[in-house]
Amino acid sequence: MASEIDRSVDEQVASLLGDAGFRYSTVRRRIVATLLSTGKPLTNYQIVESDDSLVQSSVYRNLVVLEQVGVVTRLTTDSEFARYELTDRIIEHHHHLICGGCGDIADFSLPASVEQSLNLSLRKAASKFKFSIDDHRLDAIGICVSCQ
Amino acid sequence: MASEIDRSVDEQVASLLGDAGFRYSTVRRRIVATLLSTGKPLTNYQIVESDDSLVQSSVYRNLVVLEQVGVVTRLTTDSEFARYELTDRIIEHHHHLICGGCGDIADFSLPASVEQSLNLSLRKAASKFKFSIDDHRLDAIGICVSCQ
DNA sequence: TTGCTTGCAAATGATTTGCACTGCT
DNA sequence: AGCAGTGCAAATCATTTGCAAGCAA
Repeated sequence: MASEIDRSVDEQVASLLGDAGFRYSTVRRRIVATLLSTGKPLTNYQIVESDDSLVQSSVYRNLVVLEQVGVVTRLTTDSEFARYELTDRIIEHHHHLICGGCGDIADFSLPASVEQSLNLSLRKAASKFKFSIDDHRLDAIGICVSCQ
Repeated sequence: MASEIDRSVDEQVASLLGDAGFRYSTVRRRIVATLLSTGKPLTNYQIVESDDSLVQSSVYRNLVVLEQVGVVTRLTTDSEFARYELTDRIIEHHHHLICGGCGDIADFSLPASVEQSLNLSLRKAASKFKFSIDDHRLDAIGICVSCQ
């Protein structure tokens, strides 16, 4: 059930922060809680909006820390605002449907087989450039229901 | 040979601009030429740097126009600068190897079969969200040779 | 001579940072 | 106590924009 998942997320975040010498402060807890409950990438503004106790600059500063220690990932879309989501250490690997109209993002996953052949092809392509791959990102760009 | 390719690119750009009521000015020609000859996504700064006659604000302004008419695509990476490349109407569909160190980008292509199963999966995933897909982007994030 | 373009300088706005204060540990 | 964290206000800096001059149809 949800509370169990949350607890394990909390523990992971706490240890990722702790190992790097950071505290799991109240503000950080609230940011993680917001990202977790919303379940999709949020802009700084959206995070602040969703929780009265939060302040712009503190959220910006904490997102940087949370990214450093591997709790969140910064996404840059064509929208003017950066968005943040929990890393795939915390939630499962997935991809994005990005709305070109409003910038909204929905998550989705690929069949394991497709994901595999993708990884294989990426590794192959990268080796030509002597490029070492850490990660990949795949986004579909289109128009969401509300914008159609 | 190269000059033939260039000529057809020029014609395409000219008609894309012309159809939208824009001129294929000298500055625009130079920007397209730079993107074409470099063969990888460039930042505004890199474009200006590569051609003394170009001015920052004009390049910014023209890249917006060129994007509007479908000649270039704006890429947002985690680097602090946006990058631009010719659209796949002008050059062939491809993907990116993005260096997390220096932000440099190399192009690569996937086998047609992989690209196909990818498209199929994307369409399937999108239909669940009633999301209409225009395009997709796939990037591999890693470290390039020079940064290793 | 109309109106798209351009260069220069000034404005914009998301994000970052300085600083004094709070609150863990 | 000592130092990470925070809120507020001011600073940054990539990008945008106003404006007067340039250039093509």
